[in-house]
Amino acid sequence: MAASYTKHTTQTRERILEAAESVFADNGYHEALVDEIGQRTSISKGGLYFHFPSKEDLFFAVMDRLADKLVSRAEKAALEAESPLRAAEAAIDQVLSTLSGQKRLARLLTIQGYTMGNAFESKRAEVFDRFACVIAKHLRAAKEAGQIREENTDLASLVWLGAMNEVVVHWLFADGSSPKDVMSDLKSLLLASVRSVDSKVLR
Amino acid sequence: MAASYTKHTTQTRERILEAAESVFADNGYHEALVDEIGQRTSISKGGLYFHFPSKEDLFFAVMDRLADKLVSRAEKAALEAESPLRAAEAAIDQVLSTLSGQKRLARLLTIQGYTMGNAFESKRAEVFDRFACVIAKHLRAAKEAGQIREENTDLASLVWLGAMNEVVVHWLFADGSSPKDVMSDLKSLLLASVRSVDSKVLR
DNA sequence: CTGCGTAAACCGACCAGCTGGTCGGTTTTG
DNA sequence: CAAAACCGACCAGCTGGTCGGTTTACGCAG
Repeated sequence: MAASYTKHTTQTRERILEAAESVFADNGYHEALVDEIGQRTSISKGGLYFHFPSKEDLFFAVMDRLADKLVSRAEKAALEAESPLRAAEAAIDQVLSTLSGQKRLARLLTIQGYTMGNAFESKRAEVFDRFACVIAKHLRAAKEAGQIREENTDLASLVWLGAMNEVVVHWLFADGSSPKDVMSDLKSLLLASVRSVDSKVLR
Repeated sequence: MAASYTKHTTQTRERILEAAESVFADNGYHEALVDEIGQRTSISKGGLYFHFPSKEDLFFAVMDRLADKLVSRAEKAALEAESPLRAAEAAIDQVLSTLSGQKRLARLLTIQGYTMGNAFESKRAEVFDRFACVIAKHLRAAKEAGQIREENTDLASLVWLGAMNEVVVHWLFADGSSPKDVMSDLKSLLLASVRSVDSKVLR
């Protein structure tokens, strides 16, 4: 039947994506070999190219899949929060704690993502924008709910995202404190950046 | 005389660095051709390799030179400020306005810098750390002067840096508002992130 | 000032290794 | 028995880097 057939194909695609993710994460785009993905999958190069038209497309697919996972995690966590501001907080919380448990994944999203040429630029923007939108959405709600002072919620979400990114990158390079360790400090910084001057209204 | 001789060599190096900067900025590391640097310099490949042992070294030299320029600019601006917090503010101000005037340069520092393989990782960390240190230094002073609340000045400097980076990157991709336009909003966000709750003490 | 020798500076054709991608053929699936 | 899925040897283009040779700059002696 068409279903199981399609399913099989999908499974193979998934297997390839999984392997590709780890290879890309380890080596970055350029230094990643298509052959190695083949090895780890036990699928020949020809087979790989049956499922994905090019190395580049494969990479994009990997990034999309990753972004999907993380964004949905973040949004799910946000749903359970009891206030808009808490929701925004929960979202970054979720992302940071996920990343801090998986260095390779973190590497892929922050650093390795860049290691393509100009072709990647728009992709990077796309992925990061998705996160920014999640944050922005909740900040906007928080603003409407009077929880925060900041008017420019788009900018604020960019700031939050950038801050997170930098903390993660720093952790990856100088493997000092994990994002988890600085999480509470980081959150208070970010909250302070937007909260009402009247600190009683906090949260 | 030995001086003019050395000077000549230095000038050539400088010419190469200049051209290399623009080529790298346009294309990123991988897509940049050594031959093109040769073309723009009217120096043959052999000549290039007389001055720099490898493409990678050349790239590093370019980044160092760039970082030197920007950091010294930032520190100079900071010197003229009338308080530690103002100094930190002046530093990021300087960097942002410099970058917003030179897209290619901004590209090189933020995005293209990554486009090497793993080899670049430590370099990226180095360059960004230099900026972080400048900011951290002044924030620390601001803390001691009682201008800010935040204890973790290292983290705060990371946050500031990350925020700046993200704003610049976002501007590069979706060429909407220039960093200059959002500068004042950005600064108020960053200041708010560290300032004393007692807002009277501001600045 | 001139000529000379040395070494730095520069040239550019050539090489070598790598690695996406292809393609004719084979196996598996439904 | 198609058609999808897969195989893997092979190709081709690219591009850092090399190297023997040439030119230029400079110090110095005559």
